[in-house]
Amino acid sequence: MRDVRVRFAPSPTGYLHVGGARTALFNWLFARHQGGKFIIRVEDTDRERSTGEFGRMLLEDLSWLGLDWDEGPGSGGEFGPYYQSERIEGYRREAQRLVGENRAYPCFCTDEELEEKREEQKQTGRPPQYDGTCRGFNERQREEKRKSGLPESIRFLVPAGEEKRIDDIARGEVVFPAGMVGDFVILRSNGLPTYNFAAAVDDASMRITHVIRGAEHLSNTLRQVMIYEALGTGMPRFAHIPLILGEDRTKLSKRHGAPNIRDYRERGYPAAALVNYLAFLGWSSQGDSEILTLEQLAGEFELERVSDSPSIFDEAKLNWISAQHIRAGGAEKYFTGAREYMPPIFLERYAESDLKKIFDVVSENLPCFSLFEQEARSFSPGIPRYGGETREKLAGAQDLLGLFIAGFEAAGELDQASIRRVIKEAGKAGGVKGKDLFLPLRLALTGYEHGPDLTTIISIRGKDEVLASLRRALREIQK
RNA sequence: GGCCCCUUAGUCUAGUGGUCAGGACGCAUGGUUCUCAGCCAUGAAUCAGGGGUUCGACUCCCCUAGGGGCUACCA
Repeated sequence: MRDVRVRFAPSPTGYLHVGGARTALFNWLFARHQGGKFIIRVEDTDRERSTGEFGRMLLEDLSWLGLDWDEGPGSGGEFGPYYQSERIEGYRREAQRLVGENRAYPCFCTDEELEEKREEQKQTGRPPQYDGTCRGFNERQREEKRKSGLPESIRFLVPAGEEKRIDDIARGEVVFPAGMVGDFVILRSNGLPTYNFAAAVDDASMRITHVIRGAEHLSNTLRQVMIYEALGTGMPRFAHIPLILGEDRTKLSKRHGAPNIRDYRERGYPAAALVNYLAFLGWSSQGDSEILTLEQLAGEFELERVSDSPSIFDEAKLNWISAQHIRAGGAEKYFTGAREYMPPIFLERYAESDLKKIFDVVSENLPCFSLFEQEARSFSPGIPRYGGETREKLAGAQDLLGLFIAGFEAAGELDQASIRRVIKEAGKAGGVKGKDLFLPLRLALTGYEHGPDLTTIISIRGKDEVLASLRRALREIQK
């Protein structure tokens, strides 16, 4: 069997979208699983919308996700260049070759004429297809048209009466009946190729063996198959993967929150988590774990297990997967990443070892690093400030607070054991236990009713701050 | 309008003629002698509808409905 070569072919018209990222991921996983090559080709023939800046961002996001490419921008390769804008001559040459072989022909119809014909066809209930006006022109007629300065594009001559079928790896056999499309443009009048043509020419010349792409391209496959046949090169196999939809079941877009990889990256989701979640959108593992690394995913990825129906992007599930990764990786793997999201005051006041302890506690359930501040608020250095509501809840706990103060003052070094002892003895002396014992202490120290284990909070906050907070709380309720 | 594709709980999915239709997220309840979280346990919830084929359909075929895509000198 030929060595597997797959490609991801983004157009640099925006940030890397989760849909595109998943397509790239499936390609990458397939290549790695098969021991083949993963290639990046930038499809920047739409001059209106493509920018170099987006191109750079796209590649950066891909790298961040861990999807390294064997050939493409920055990696070289023997089938370059890997930007379509640098391959224009090739498309023109191929297009001319097809004209010479009578498989394509120059077309001089103007936009206005085309638009008019389409409207007319629609009105009369006919499928809007190119009517073949320029198809039969001989060389003299063509020259005449050229002389009159009409725009000249090149159309593919669609062979009549041929049904086409492809054996899609992900969805099985797909049949395209004859007459589905009319002669379509392969080279625009501005000299640039259209998507279908450029993609087919490049896939052929880059020796792509498997085209794995979004299901929105399924219908395009018919045109590309015809181009391949005309080109006389081998045909790749196709695998169309289902689309990713938003909650409202329409194609994922800006309206659905943060559909860009960059957004999730900025919110502090680990790349491994994103990639893990994306892999399970439209694909399923045979194992029973849903928490897998890129390497593990590559180990068992198979296109045959890609589902047929579109899936909805579910941030709740992403959050769960991400929290699992962060917890499993712990401080060893994720502390550095999380550190960037820690409030400055934490960084100023706590030693690295304490920051790590806080991270350990908080990462029991942390979907992304930007949530750290919120989740770690019980550890905020300094004396908590709270309002009347908290003061009310604290009312009646003066004696208890006094006992805590006395106990912590008397205690030596505050470690887990001594902290527990102080709390226990204060409870005994005050005649309270359980919630009545812990809640006042928690409120006085943090200002919040909920939070991590109190002994951990106390040991990290330190004796001075604990005492200062307790005294402050006592003063507050004595006012 | 034409053509192509899709349809299992709220969500991601397993399933390829005979299963109590399995798992995960989320949700609910209980436990874990401070809370939240975590963890453990339990629970509610699904084959879009209708026809066939068959001894037997979630599984095969047809129709309907819904969704998506293509129908461009966008990709």
